[in-house]
Amino acid sequence: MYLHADPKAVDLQAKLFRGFGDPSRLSILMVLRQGPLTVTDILEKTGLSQSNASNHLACLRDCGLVAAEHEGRYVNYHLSDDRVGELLELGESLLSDVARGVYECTRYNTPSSRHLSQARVPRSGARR
Amino acid sequence: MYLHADPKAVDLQAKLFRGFGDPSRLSILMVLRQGPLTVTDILEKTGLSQSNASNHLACLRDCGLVAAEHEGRYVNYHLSDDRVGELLELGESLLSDVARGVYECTRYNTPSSRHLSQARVPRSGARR
DNA sequence: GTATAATATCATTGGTTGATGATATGATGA
DNA sequence: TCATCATATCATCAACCAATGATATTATAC
Repeated sequence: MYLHADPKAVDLQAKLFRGFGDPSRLSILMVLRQGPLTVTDILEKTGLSQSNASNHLACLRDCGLVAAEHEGRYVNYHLSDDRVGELLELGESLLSDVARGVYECTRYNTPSSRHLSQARVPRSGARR
Repeated sequence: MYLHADPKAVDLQAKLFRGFGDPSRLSILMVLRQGPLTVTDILEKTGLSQSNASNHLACLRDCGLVAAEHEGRYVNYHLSDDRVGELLELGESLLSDVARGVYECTRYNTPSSRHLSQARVPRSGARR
């Protein structure tokens, strides 16, 4: 028989994926694929508010997905590991084939697509 | 100058990653890496409740991360695409290097590790 | 038909979390 | 020094979502 996966490892890995699972954080990671950027650059490219971006950057930093280098009064952020970019690419590639399903999945939504939620059609005669 | 990333694509991709970002869903995906399993098998291997697993399976199905095949009164689930497994592997590989940071990141927690939350400690020393 | 196993659906709800706004810190230049 | 730019921190709160428990559906066996 198989072993259960180590619960702690699963929790940590889920947490890692959640780093990629928020539109704000993901847009930060995506713009950083091109190379290091200051916070101001990130704000411009993503359209996030300063405080919001800074909060998410702290999160990504703590999680080790990005790294920061201070330079005068600027802070340059970059992806901390090549595998972060690889994960983004794999995600894009996969999405290109499953996008419709993702769009239609209504169990959870990204914050900015919540208004797109659609009611699930109940199946024949299920009622209570 | 760079272009902003397409907002809709970012939302969808974040949503895709969130499929991996919950411990219950992730544990389902992980046990399915070994091969197809019935729901009952999944319940045994993951320890999830029937209703909880079924809800998450519906989600993963809708999102196109897993696929189902009916066989008598059983339903066999399997990963729908090799890239799902590749994403899991990449995540594992990345986690092995950033686990401590993920563990310490307190902006969000996985449901089952919430009691582990601890105060933020400022970090330094970025790598690349 | 009845009983039961396998799976799916759905409403409820408690805990979570992202965005905001205000404020704080740090760095540069005048 | 003061002013301003660049970034970080933090409390608040509305919105969300995962787990539960109950029920429904479908399939097989008797």
